Amino acid sequence: MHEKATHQQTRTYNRQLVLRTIFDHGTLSRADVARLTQLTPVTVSELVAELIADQLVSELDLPASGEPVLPTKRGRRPILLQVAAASRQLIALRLAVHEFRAALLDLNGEILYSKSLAVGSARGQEAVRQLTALTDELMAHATQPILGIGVASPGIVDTQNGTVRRSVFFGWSNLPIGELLHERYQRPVHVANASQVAALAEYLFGSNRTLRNLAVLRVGQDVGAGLILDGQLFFGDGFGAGEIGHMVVDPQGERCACGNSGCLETQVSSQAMVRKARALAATAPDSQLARSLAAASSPGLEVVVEAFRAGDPLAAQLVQSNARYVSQAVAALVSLLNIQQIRLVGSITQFGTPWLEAVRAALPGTAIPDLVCQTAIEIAEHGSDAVILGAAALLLSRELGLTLSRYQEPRNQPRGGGAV
Amino acid sequence: MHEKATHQQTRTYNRQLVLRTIFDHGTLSRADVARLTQLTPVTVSELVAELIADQLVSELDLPASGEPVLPTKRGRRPILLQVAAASRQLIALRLAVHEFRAALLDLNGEILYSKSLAVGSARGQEAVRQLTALTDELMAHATQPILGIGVASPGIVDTQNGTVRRSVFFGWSNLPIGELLHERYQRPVHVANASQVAALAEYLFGSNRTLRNLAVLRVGQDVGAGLILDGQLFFGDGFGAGEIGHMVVDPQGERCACGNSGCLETQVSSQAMVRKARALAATAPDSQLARSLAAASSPGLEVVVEAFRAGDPLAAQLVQSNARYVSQAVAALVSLLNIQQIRLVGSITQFGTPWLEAVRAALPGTAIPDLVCQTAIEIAEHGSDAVILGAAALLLSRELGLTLSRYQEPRNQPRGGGAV
DNA sequence: CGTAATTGTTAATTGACTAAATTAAATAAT
DNA sequence: ATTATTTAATTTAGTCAATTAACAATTACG
Repeated sequence: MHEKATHQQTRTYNRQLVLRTIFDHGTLSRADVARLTQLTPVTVSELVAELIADQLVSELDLPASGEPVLPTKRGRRPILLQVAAASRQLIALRLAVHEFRAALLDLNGEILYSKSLAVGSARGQEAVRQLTALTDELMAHATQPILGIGVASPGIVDTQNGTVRRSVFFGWSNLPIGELLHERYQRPVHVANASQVAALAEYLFGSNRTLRNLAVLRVGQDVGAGLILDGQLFFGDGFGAGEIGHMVVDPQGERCACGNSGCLETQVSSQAMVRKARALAATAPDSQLARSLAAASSPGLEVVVEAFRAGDPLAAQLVQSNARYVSQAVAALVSLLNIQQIRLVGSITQFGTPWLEAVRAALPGTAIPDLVCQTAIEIAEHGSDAVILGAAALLLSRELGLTLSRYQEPRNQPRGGGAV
Repeated sequence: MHEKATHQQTRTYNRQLVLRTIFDHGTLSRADVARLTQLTPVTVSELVAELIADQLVSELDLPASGEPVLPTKRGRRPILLQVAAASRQLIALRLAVHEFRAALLDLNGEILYSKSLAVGSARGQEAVRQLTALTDELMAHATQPILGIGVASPGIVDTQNGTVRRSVFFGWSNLPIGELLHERYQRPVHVANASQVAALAEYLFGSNRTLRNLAVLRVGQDVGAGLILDGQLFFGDGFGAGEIGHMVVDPQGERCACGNSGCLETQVSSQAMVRKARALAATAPDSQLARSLAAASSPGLEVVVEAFRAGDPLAAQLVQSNARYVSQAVAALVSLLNIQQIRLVGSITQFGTPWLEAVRAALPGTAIPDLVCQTAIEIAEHGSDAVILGAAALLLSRELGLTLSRYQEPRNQPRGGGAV
């Protein structure tokens, strides 16, 4: 059945609430926290003391060092608190089709060091070996205790058990990557789908921290969405929430590996764009696009982006078509969920504002106008780093409760090696 | 910011948990509740005493009246508890396009009395008057204290304030129906969208009470969905979650009042079916369908249903086409949310199993096969009563916490006239 | 018939939030 | 310059609600 409520959960929740409040506002006094959370000053002081003991929060005593910063109101000067961002570090891993990326971050999500590794043809165990080698190196760079490891993987990821259910690319099936990394490094490990964690990054590190719902649509080598619903990352029944890459947008479209035709991914992914660009260039050999394609040895999306920026009409046509399909996915988000904040991430956002405008323009024709006009569609703030930051956000969310959480079962060691 | 956690919330939550557990299992002893909830026997006894004092639970002492019912294990015989379903009554209202329906129910969701009222041409204030007259009558039939009133309305409903934002049919805009009814009857009133509450009914009164996620797709005079996500009814940012009636499924389709063309509603609603039937019948005047249509004075969906059951090929064609469009909406649910339990309600379900099978059959072509095969699509248990039961479920959910809830702000009077 | 098992209650304890009073520090006012 | 006032933070005592431990009341089994 469902879980009971206990005093301990209350405590855990309030401690997280205090930490989250400080995190959200950057720097606050105890009295500020008490006002914001409605907790009594006593409770706040107590919880802050715990957080300081855990080195998650520190007092910041600049006022001694000079001029009164604010138009000082009277009364005892507050002791400002901040998240002790430098006291821990964490590792974020991003598994993508051709590349593993790893980053070392502080608690504020600042990237301290990062390294990418072209995967090449490594598969199965060999791919795992490369990943651990990369992680080893990051571990060696750490100058502070490691809070844990966050992993973002494409495909369907069982977040509870930390296993990658199926990954066509790496030839993994039910790989217990979480357990594996936990065994090796004895630190908490959390694993989730790349698009899902991208939403978490936007939610946690974005400028608007008061959102209730948020959808992130990621269009890169693959396509997916991440959904924050009522303040929580939504996974669905089988961890497949947001897997819209295989929504059929054009029944007459190309065949997809999934078995259907005209999946969103076959129309708008970066590979799809390149493929379509090639086809289009073949019909107009003297176009800018064709020349750029011919010049590149192994052309990627950047070739199309380049041609687009240079004003090539064929590229513009591709972008228009892409935007129309993307807007269909956005329409599904708007119609079905009435989410008013939608963010776009992934390599496709390199096409910039013109593309964004095209997406926006195509929307009113595909969803109820009433809802569309309440919806804000933007390119995400942390465009290219969204996924790796998401892996970090996942860890911060799970280990420190930095996102709104229901009461979690209390951990035995608050900063220990609990979670798989 | 967000809310703090308190002891009182813990108490409220656990009390609801106990009530919910008894509700779910029908009859249980205190010891059973303790085992199921993991609460200590002491706490359970205390909470049960409260619930009994509130007349929400009663002890059931049948064992005295004869034979030992179970293969009696040794030890003191348990005192069985049950929800005191008959101790309160509640009123559920359903506002539909041509009809208001009201029902008087007990706490188990059993309908004790119900009455419908054809709205005819009544609009604005006149429609409100008719509704209150209907409610007056229901109130007069009540034989127990009234727990409150639940209202289901089409369109977008501001559940928080209890106002119907826009209702094309009744000529209401921002009608504070909740406040209005609360003023008049001095009882708690809760209002929500018809499809949303239908999902709640299926979740609360359905046979599988362990679901985490559930989607209900309602196809009747209008089209909408209700979403239970992570155990909670999801409303979206503007209370418009599930308003998929205006998702575009066929850009070449008919013009819709919303401004776009080929909305789902214009393709699959009961009116749409009749309209399409008429058009089809015109091309084949000697068909069964044409004859049935001609025979009826003001033909409704039942005419098409009749023809379909009689084996008319044109009707079958209509049903096939309908199912294909409906499966597009289902595909959106599956792809975007990975919900594994999808229930269909509304008048369209009169087409029965053949229609259901057609929906299922069309699905694999429109969503990722991996997810589709994990998904169960069924016609809902409480087909025709789904919405009115939903209105009741909404009230039970809000007033008694019979669905999984986060900690709610504690009410001053647990059974009083609080909400709106 | 006595023992063990099971249900439910009573009494004492503990954890965590709250309320009231107190100390500390700073500006404004006389 | 001294006092009053305001704001911040801590100390002390109190309350609420879950837990622990002990116990009474049944009932079946050996």
